Amino acid sequence: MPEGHTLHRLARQQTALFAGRPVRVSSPQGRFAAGAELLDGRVLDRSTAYGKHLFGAFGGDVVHVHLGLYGTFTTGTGVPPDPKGALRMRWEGDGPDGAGVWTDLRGATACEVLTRPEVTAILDRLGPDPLRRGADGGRAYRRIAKSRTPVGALLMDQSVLAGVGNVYRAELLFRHRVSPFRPGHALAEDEWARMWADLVVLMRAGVKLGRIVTTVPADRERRRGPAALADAHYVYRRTGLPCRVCGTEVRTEEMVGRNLYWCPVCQAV
DNA sequence: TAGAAATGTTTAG
DNA sequence: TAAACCTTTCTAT
Repeated sequence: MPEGHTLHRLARQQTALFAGRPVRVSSPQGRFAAGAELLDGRVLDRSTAYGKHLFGAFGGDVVHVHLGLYGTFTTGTGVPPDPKGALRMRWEGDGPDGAGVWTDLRGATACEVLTRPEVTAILDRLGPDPLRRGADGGRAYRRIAKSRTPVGALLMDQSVLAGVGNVYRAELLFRHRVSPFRPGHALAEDEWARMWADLVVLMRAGVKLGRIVTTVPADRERRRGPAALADAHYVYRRTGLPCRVCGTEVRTEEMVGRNLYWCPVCQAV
């Protein structure tokens, strides 16, 4: 479930549960064995997210995790379950109140120990992240405005904008009635300003809720409960279903190797 | 049991 | 532009 909101949520959770105390780090699967050995028993300073990257700082050594398409963390309290499947990295700690806490990582594209300069190198190639305080949406616009590439592709480019993935891309374009095929240079500056502001709101709600909901304000969605699950999106994964606004069938097509969803009428240009 | 799909990125050609 | 890779889960045979 990893777009930027997932990583920011994890960063907060890990900091709250593990930071300031020693963490037992292991790699039952073995693929992170060397890293686990280096970090085991050391104190976590804090976990931080930038875009879709998660960094756990243990002094000068930083665990860098990128979940890729299907990486997940599972977290719980008490005694951790017997390791099964490909359990890449496990953290066990004492928790803020002394009760046991643990978190398990599986399926990640990246799980490695980096030095501070290596972390900086990753951050240097990321565009602004709507979930970080002080992020400058204008920096993204400067890239968009001088490009002939379709906005649908630009929004997925992490060096333009960090943290947006396939769901936020589809939903943001629909909410602003922008065709994914429109060239970047044809996006007006005030149009982008509204899209950026909207992203900040949507992604913050995503962090709070733990999932992406773009059809209903987050507070209302929470009251509606699980019933709202079915209509959390306008177009994402709704191929062939009627557009929630105009009734036209939602279309899908591949763009830069990913499935793109849009309403050909609401997002005509 | 096999196959496909999934909220992603990197590398090879 | 295509393929590789990381793993789980759900569907079809």
